[in-house]
Amino acid sequence: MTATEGGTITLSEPSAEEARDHLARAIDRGALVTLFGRCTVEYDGRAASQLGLGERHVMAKPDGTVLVHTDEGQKPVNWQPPGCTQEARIEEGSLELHSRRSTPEEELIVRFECISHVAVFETGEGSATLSVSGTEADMKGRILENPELIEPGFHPLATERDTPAGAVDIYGEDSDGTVVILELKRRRVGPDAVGQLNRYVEALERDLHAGVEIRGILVAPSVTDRARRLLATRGLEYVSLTP
Amino acid sequence: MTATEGGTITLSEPSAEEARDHLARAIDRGALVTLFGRCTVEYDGRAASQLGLGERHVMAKPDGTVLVHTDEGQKPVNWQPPGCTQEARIEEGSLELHSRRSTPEEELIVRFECISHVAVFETGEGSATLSVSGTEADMKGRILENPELIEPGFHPLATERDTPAGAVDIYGEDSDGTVVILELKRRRVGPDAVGQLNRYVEALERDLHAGVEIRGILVAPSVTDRARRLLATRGLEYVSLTP
DNA sequence: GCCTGCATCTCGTCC
DNA sequence: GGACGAGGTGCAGGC
Repeated sequence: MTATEGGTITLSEPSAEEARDHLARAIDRGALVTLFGRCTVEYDGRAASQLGLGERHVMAKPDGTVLVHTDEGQKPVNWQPPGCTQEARIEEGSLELHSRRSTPEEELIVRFECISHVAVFETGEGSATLSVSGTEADMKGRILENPELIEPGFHPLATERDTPAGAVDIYGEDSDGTVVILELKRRRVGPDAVGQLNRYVEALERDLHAGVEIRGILVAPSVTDRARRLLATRGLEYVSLTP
Repeated sequence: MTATEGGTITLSEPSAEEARDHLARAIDRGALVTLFGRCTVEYDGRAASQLGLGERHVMAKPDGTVLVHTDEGQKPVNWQPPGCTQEARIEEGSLELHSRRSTPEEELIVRFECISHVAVFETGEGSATLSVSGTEADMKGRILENPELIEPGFHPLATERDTPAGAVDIYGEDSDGTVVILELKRRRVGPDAVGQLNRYVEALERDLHAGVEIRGILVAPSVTDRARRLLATRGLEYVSLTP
C-alpha cells in the first residue's frame, strides 16, 4: 500500500522492489528516509560488528548519515557517519542498503528479511539552530567577569594559553603574582581531570624552567574521592563552581 | 488519513487530537512511535537548550528514550535518555510531547506547530545482540596469549590490577623482573592516554614505595607528536599494536 | 586533513 | 546509585 500526502510518501509492507525504488529515488532527491522491518546488520571499518535478525528502525539522512535503532537505548545499534554514500539494491530477492565511505574505509550493510514500513520525508529549508547554556564556555565567561569566584585577588591573563601539553582553560596570577592555571569542568570530575590539570602544570613548570611555582586549580561542581586524593598528592587545588 | 497494516499504524497530517490519542496509546502499549513535523524543542536539566521552529523527526522508544533528529548529523539535536516518562498533551490546540525524569531532574518539551506524519510500530520479541570485534578487549586477549607482541620476555601477571589511581589494563614483568604496566588503546592516542598511563605509574611507584623502578608502556596503533613528546619527558615507552 | 578537548556525551561493569 | 574508563564515541575549533 502506498500513500502520498503533503510531500510525505508512506509504503506499508512494500515488496522489496517497491522499497528499493522509493529508497533509491529518495536518496537521490536528498530526502530523509525511514524503514522499519526485520533485518540483519553488518559493519566493517574502524571495528567490525555483526547483528542477527531482528526488528529495527533505519534512518537515512540526506547528509549521508545512516542510523539503525532497536526498541531500546539512546545510541543507534549501528550507524554510518555523515558523508557516506548509500546504495539500495536487491540481493536474492531481499532489499539491501549499502553505505560506504573512505578515510577511513567503512561499510555498513542492512539486509531486510521483511519490510513493514517505508517513509520518505521532504526536509525543506534549514531550520533554527540550537542554543545551549550551562556549558564549560559559560563557566569561563563567568570567571572572566568575576575572577573573585576563584579567590580574592585572582587575575586572569589569558584563555586557551598554549603549553607543550595542550591549551590551558584560564591562565592568570594570584594576589602574590604567582602563576595560576585553571582547568574548568562543567560537571563532577574524576581522576582524568586531575591528570589533565597535572599535565598542564608540569608542562608549564618545565617550559618556564627555573623553580617557578605554579598553582593548578580544578574548577568544577564537585570531585570524586579518588580525584580529591590525587589532587592532594599532586599539590593541586580545587574550587567548587557550578555552571 | 489513517492506515493500519501488519501491526503498524500510520497517520498522515493528523489533527493534534488524533496525534495525541495515538501517541498516548502507543506509549502506554509500549510501542515505538515516530513523528515528523514542524516543532520547537526545549530542554532543561543537566544543561538547558532551546531550538526554534523547524522540521524534525521525533522518536519515542518503549524504554523511555526520546530522540529528536534534524535532516543532518549523526547525533540527535535533542534527546532524553532511557527511563524517562512521556506525556502527550494538547496545549493551545497544539500537540506537545513532554518527557521527564528525576536523578537528575530533566525535562524535554517538543511543541508541534504542524504534524505531517505519525507512525506506531509494534516491536515484538527481543532481537539478536550485537557482536563487535576490534575492541580494546581483543587487544588484551591477543597480548595475554602472545606476550612477545610487547617485547621478548614480557610476562603478564594480572589484568585490571588496582592502583590508587585506578585499574591498570595489564600488569606484568619484563625479562629483568622489572614491573611493567601496559595501557592499551584501540586507536591512535593523544596526550590524554599518556596522562592516564603516567597516573598509574606514579601511583604504583608511591604505593610500592622505595625506589622501585616501574616501566610504563602505551600500546596503541600510533601516537600523535605531542603524545610522543609527553611520553619522552615522562620516561614512558610506546609499542605499536593494531587491534 | 590531523590534533585537541568538550559533551545534557552514552554505555557497561564493578563496587 | 556512584565511580571509572571505553567508545566504530560525535563534534567544533584550530592549524
